[in-house]
Amino acid sequence: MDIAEVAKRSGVSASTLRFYEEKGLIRSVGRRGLRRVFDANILEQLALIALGRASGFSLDEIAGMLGSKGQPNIDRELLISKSEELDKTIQKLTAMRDGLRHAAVCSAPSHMECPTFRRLLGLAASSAINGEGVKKISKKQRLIDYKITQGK
Amino acid sequence: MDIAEVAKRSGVSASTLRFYEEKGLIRSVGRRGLRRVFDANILEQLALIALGRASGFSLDEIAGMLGSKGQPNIDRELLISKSEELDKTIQKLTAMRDGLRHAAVCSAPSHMECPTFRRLLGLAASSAINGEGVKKISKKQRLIDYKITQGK
DNA sequence: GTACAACTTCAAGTCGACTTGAGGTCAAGA
DNA sequence: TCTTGACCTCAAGTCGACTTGAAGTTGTAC
Repeated sequence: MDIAEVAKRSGVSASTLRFYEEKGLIRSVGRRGLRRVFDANILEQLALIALGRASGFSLDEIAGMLGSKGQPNIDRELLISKSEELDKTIQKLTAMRDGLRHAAVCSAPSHMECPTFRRLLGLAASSAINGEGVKKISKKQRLIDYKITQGK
Repeated sequence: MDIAEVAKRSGVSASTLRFYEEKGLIRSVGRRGLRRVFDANILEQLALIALGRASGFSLDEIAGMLGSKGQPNIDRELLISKSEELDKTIQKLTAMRDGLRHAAVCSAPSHMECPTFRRLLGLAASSAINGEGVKKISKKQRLIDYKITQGK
């Protein structure tokens, strides 16, 4: 397969494929002239990378998990710890979702007078203290989220 | 309060406070000489901003929600739609978490032979097709998540 | 054989939310 | 009065994951 074919079948752009190769995440099996040639299993590898990304791994982390031949080489402890991280994220987002949901239907004249909203505020404030900012989930991510939760 | 006091009490750094002011997210009530002076309610406003960030809003979006006087001016429909977005994110992350968890204990000789893992892979792949990448949740975010879920 | 679309490399640009650095000002304590 | 440390402004840098652009090469259809 040439790069365009892989791009079409995987949904990953050609420039991204070159970028991934440069980073060592994937490999082309050879060249035809200048042009890269990829093996069919590249699609599976790319799916694995997508999975990692969607689960919150960085490309560097993913690179560390991929064995030399593109077979996953993931230790189970790492999987457990990552799933625990995800779980904490989920719990936090759930609290936020419920807070927003409540605020939306709350009868208090202004959000500031709603105890639930203020509690949520306190939660957010206490996380800000201890010196760390927060990174948002992008619109792009939200779009993906939508597609994933729709299943296929 | 001067900027150092606000920084200490809110956990937001001085440079970030200046940055927020420049962006129109907050206001100082005046100056003493060159130095900014903040009103006490700045802390509440900052908590609100932290809440927004933690819920996945961008600074620009938050700026749009803050009325002129720093009172939230949030329409309920927007809250609903944001809580729905969060909900979709939660559902996706939940699927990922369960997949990782399963992979960790799965008895298949390699993850690639585990049907559950492959199903997850298909999910991730199908989201990648349709042309979009994924933005990770940073380590910073995960740290925050941890703090928030610990409650205070 | 020639055109040209599709590939190639490499450097630089983008985005959001900040942080850092250089160089300058000034309020408060000794 | 002098010092000094906390503040100020403005420009530039950082991070991760890509994308874009310029300039060059080439497989393939005609």
